[in-house]
Amino acid sequence: MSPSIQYFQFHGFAHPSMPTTLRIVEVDKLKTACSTCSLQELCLPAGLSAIELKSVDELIARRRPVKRGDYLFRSGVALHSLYAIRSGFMKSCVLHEDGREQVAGFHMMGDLMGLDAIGTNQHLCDAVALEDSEVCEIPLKDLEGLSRNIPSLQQHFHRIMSREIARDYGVMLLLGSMRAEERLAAFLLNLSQRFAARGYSPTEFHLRMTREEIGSYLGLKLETVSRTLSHFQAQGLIAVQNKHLRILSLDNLKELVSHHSCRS
Amino acid sequence: MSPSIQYFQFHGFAHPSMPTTLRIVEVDKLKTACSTCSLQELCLPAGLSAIELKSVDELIARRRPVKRGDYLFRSGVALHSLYAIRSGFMKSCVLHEDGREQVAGFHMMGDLMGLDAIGTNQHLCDAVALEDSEVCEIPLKDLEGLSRNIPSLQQHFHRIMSREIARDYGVMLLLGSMRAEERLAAFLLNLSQRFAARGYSPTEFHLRMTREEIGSYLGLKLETVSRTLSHFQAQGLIAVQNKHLRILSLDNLKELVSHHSCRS
DNA sequence: CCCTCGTTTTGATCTGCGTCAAAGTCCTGC
DNA sequence: GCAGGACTTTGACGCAGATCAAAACGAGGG
Repeated sequence: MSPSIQYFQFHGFAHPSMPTTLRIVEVDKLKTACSTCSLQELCLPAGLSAIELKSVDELIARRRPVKRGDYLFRSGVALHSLYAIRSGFMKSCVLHEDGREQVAGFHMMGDLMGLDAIGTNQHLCDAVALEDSEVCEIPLKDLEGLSRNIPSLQQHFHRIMSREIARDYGVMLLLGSMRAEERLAAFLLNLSQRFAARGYSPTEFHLRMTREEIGSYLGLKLETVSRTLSHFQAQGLIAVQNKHLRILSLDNLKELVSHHSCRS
Repeated sequence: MSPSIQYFQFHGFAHPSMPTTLRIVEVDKLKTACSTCSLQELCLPAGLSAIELKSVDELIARRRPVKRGDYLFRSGVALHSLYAIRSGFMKSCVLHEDGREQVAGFHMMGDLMGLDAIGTNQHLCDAVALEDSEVCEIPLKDLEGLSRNIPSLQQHFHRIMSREIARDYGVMLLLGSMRAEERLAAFLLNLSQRFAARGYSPTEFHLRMTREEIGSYLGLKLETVSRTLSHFQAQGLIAVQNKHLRILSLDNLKELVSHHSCRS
């Protein structure tokens, strides 16, 4: 176990059988039920029996599309549901009182959003779609009720919350003790892992977010992000062109994260 | 709601009736049961009925003392129990592979530790006592079982996990977008809040951790922590002498956190 | 009581990344 | 297809905080 990256936002395991590009289209064609959703392994109903799955199906209040740039929820609003991302890509932002905002995380299909709101019954961050997305709305009360009857659902829900905490520890490590190069390398590796876990290529993908959003997430300025990416490219670690990214050497990136002098 | 500090690691509400200094002694004299524990409001069994409380009492496998410097658990070890701190003060540390470590949090009475381990069934951080402490051992399986029968326990457990996530967001904000002065001010205010919530003075307390540990938590070097504290003292915001700290102006500290230019 | 070692303070210097600026590129809507 | 705005890249420079160094302080053990 190597805490810095391997556990940092690792949400599931890979589906090597999935094709790379047509996935979203396929998913959209499916009917709404969890029981037929290919994200099961990553999402809430992981490891449930067929009967239990049916109950979870009934849990989903509705599916809801979220257009690029739209808010799924806003900070301060009362919590009623958690949201499982069915397709698309989102960010969550914590807000300063002075209006500045910081990206707290990037979320893709199979991820569950809204977990931070359970404690206060109010959302503490904004959720914004970075591309047209679709989410499943899961009323918290119903989820709690059902998980009282289905131990494995309860367990899985706890695991998901716990993994979010673990992910946050990873981010804290990153923000607290890594230099710019290490942070960016860790970020790219994390994206790579998560795409891989969803059946996409681990070495070639689109960055759905701007340099500024990456910077905000990593505690860096956009110029630094851009410069560092250029630097990686010059070293032959990656090939970037605008938002298209190809990782040329996963190993060298990993080395950068772990072996390089961290500044403390 | 002001996300940066007010929600950042705020775990409960104040007990103004509690005397300031003799609290630990009193707690130690009590018998082991939750039902007679003065930490109820902060700890797991918050808001349970007398009958439910009794069930939770039976949940506690045992109380366990942890001497200063000893580990409560170590990274990599299998999870069996969560731990509620009954008295004392602890830190949790995430580990780099290169041996460096980062403090992920400081924990005091009423706090629940080990939540990050549920996802993998392995502890992801070390827990070390910063002073002689005592914890209540709560087997996770039993807690899950009981919370299936007691909805309010289930709810409270979810709230606790969620608040940990919210706290982490606060730390991310701090690490990602605050300057040294703001970080330290936020840190002191957070300690102040938490002591207040436990019936201690919000303006005068002992720092149980070294400057290095503070620095590790805040993503700063110990020299910077020391310098910044001296600076605060020169400004008349606080009075520090070694580990004894007195806050002279909570308001000015708060202002420092929110109004000052954050570096982004 | 003194010695020792861990901790803290303070100073001087260095550097990674932020800031400011300007040019270039891509995307979108008309 | 063109115009305008958003995003990205690259350069020059400055500063907050890291690093190096050394002295002072405090707590615990013999």
